[in-house]
Amino acid sequence: MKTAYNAYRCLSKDLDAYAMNPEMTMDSIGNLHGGLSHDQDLMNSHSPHHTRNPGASLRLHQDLAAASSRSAMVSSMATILDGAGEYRPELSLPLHHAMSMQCDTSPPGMGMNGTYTTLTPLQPLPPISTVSDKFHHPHHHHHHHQRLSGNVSGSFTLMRDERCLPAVNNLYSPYHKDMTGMGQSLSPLASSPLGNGLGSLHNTQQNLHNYGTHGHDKMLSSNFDAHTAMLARGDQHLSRGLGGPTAGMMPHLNGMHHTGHPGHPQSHGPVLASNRDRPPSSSGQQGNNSGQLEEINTKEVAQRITAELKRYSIPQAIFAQRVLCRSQGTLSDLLRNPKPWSKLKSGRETFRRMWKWLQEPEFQRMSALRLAGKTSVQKKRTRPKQGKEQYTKEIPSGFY
DNA sequence: TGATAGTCAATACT
DNA sequence: AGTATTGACTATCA
Repeated sequence: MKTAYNAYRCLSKDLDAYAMNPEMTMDSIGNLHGGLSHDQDLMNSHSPHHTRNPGASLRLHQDLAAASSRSAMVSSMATILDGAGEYRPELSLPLHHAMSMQCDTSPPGMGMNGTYTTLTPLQPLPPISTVSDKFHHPHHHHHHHQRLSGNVSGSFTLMRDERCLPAVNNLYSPYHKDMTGMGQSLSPLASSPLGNGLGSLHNTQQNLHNYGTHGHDKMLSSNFDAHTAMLARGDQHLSRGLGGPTAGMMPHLNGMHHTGHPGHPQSHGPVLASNRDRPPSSSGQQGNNSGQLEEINTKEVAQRITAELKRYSIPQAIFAQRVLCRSQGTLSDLLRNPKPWSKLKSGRETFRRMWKWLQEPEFQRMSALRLAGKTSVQKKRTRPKQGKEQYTKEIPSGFY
C-alpha cells in the first residue's frame, strides 16, 4: 500500500536523521499526536477535488502577504541554513527532539515508548490528521483517542505531531491557553470564514512587517539566538508565545508585538473566530498551536510557502518530503490550488505543517529541511559551489 | 455504494 | 532540474 510505502519513506528518513544523531532518544520522540482528532468539517462536501481554486476567491489579501514577505529574510535564512546544513550534534540535539519525527509517521502504536527501532517499518503515514477540528464532529471522536491514548503527554505529543516544529508553540502545553489567543494572531490563521478578510490581511501585514523591518537584525540575532534558544530549548515557545526574547522567532513575534498583545488578539478576534469558541483550556489539545485550532488561510499559507521556497531555492520536492511528508506533485497542487480551509479534511494537516514551518525560526526550518538525509542542501554543500543564495551560505562561525 | 478528499507517481512542461 | 498536471488509488463519510 501506499501508506505503508509512505510510512516507510518517512521512517527511513527519520532513521537517517536518527543516525545522524545517535543521541536522540526515544523519549524525545515518544508520543504521537496528542489529542488528535480527525478534522472534519461539516461543510466540506461538494467540489470535486480537481475542481480547484474554488477557494481562492474566498480568501483575499493573501497576495499581499506573499509579496511583501519576501524581502528581508533571505539572508538570514541562508545563514541559518548553513548552520543547519551541517549537522551539528550539539545544536541539533535540542532540535532533534522536535524534529526527529519528521513525518508524522505517527506510529500508532509505537510512539509511545518504543524506541526508534520500533518505528521502523510501517507506520502508516500518520494520516496526519490531527486535531482540532474535532469538535465539529461529535461522533467521531473515538478514533483518535485510541491512538493517542498512550502516553501522550501533552508536550511531546505536540512535538511529535509537529514533527519538527517544536518551536511552534506546541511544546508548551501550559502556555497554550494564553497563547491561543495570540498565536492565532499570527498570520495566516485565517480569517474567519466570514470573511472579514481583515483578519488575514492584518496578519499578513504583520508578517510582512517583520520581515521588512527587522530583516537583518534578525538574521544576525536570529542565528545567534536561535542557538541559544535551542540549547535552552523550551524557551522558544515561550518566546513565541510570549513574545519572548529570542530573536529566532522573528516573524511572529514581531507580528505579535505590533499587532496585538499576547493577551489580546485584537484584530485577530475575527480571525480565529470559528474555532475559537472552543475553550482552549482543555488539556492536551495541542490546539493552541496556532494552526491547529484555528482556521488557516490556506491561500496565504500557500503563497508564503511558495515565496519562501523560491527565495531560498528550496525545491518543492525537498520541502514536500521533509517537511510535509508528501510528494512533490501534491505540494505543487496544494500551493497552486489551495482549497479553502472549510473544505479540507485531513488535508488540513498538511497546511498546518506548512503553517508551522512558516512560524518556526529559520534555524529550525532549515533543520527540518535538512534532516532527513541528503537534501539538495547537503548535496550542494558537498559541492563547494554555490549557485544562488541557497540555503547554504556562510556558516556562522559558531556552528561547526 | 457513490461521492469526496487526499495523495502518489508518472509524466508532461518550462 | 524543478514544477505542473493528471490518472489512479485509498480512505472516509453519508
